[in-house]
Amino acid sequence: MTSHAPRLCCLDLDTFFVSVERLLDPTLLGKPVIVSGQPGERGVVTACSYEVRAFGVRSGMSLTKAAQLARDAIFVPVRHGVYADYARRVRCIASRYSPVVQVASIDEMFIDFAGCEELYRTADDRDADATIERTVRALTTSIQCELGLPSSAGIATSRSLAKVASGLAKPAGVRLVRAGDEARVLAPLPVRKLPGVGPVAERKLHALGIETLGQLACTPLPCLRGVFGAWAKHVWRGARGLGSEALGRDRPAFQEHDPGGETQGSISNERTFREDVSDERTSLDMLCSLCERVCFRARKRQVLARTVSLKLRYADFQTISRSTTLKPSCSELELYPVVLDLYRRARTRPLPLRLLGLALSNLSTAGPQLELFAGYQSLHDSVDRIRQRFGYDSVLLASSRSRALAAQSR
DNA sequence: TCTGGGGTCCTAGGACCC
DNA sequence: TCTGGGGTCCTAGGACCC
Repeated sequence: MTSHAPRLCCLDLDTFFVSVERLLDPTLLGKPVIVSGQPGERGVVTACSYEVRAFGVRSGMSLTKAAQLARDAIFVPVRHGVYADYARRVRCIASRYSPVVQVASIDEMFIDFAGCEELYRTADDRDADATIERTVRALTTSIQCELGLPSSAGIATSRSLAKVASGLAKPAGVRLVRAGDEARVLAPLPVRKLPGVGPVAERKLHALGIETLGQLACTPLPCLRGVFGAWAKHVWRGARGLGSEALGRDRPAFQEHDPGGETQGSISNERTFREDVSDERTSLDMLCSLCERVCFRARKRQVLARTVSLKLRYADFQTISRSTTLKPSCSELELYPVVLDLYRRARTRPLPLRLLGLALSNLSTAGPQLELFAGYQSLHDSVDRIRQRFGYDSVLLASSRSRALAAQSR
């Protein structure tokens, strides 16, 4: 039965951002590279090379810590646009091998090879598993030869296990987990390796004496409910290598056009201040600039938002959010007063601020409702056009402008 | 472990309606 | 006026992923 054979592939680009930077600057090859902001700034490691990992550096680690661990590391700024372009080219290659390709993130995708066995079969293949494994190797080789990017792949009966297998295959390998072998492969792995088990669940499981996926698989379901709640069964099945054999629903970042209809997702921007801020003017300027930014992005996506959420983090890391739902809009002129109100409600302590963020959600595609704020329409059109042509910062609300000038003078 | 920024999804309580 | 139960929406917070 093909439905029980490993046909789901998780393809993961190895240290993707670093690999792209090395393509564009070959002097970085073989050197310890960290893609992030500059050391000394408030920030974390976005991506790092294996040479840096050898010193214990991990993505998500603070830049200060990373600089201490890897003194010779080369810090390279993040260039999302460039990586997105390469990711698109990788997807094109993948779609030559199977029509069913699902994008999971910028450096990861799932490919369903069910039904493709006969297409790729050669006389040398021992069985259908061998055919798929050889095909996936050909795919990773294509990506390496055509783009110069190393990748790893896992092939298994479920999405979650394919992802685990791609981790086992790194660097630049392919790992197929045969049907019936799932539990044995998973058993010795630390619980954290299972997608869905993060730092919090890991800590709780350790407290129960559960360290490996084998132990997790043997734990009675009721014991796991305290840790995972309604997700317990899902996680427990995952630890045994059981899971959906289908890819499931795709998560497109941009929905097909459906005027007036609901659209998935949210648009958010947040900013950690270089230094904690107690000056009210600076906070309000930041809010104004965040508001312009998310509204600009909403108009670019042609969506209206019904819900506006403000996030505020105090110097002591306490994080507060306040949100409100109103008539659909994508105009900062309409939303800024609402944002100010949310800010007043959230800002109850006299402590300096570390971060401010804004999110738009409850999105609908801009259909007839666009006329609701037609009064601002031509203004936004002009501003957006100038920005597309001369860059985002070429037009700013007065409040954002004072912020930008202050930043320049620093 | 001194903790970025973009997201998604889940939970739980309260309001409100039938 | 009190009461049940289900459904839906809103809000706040948190876990997780890359």
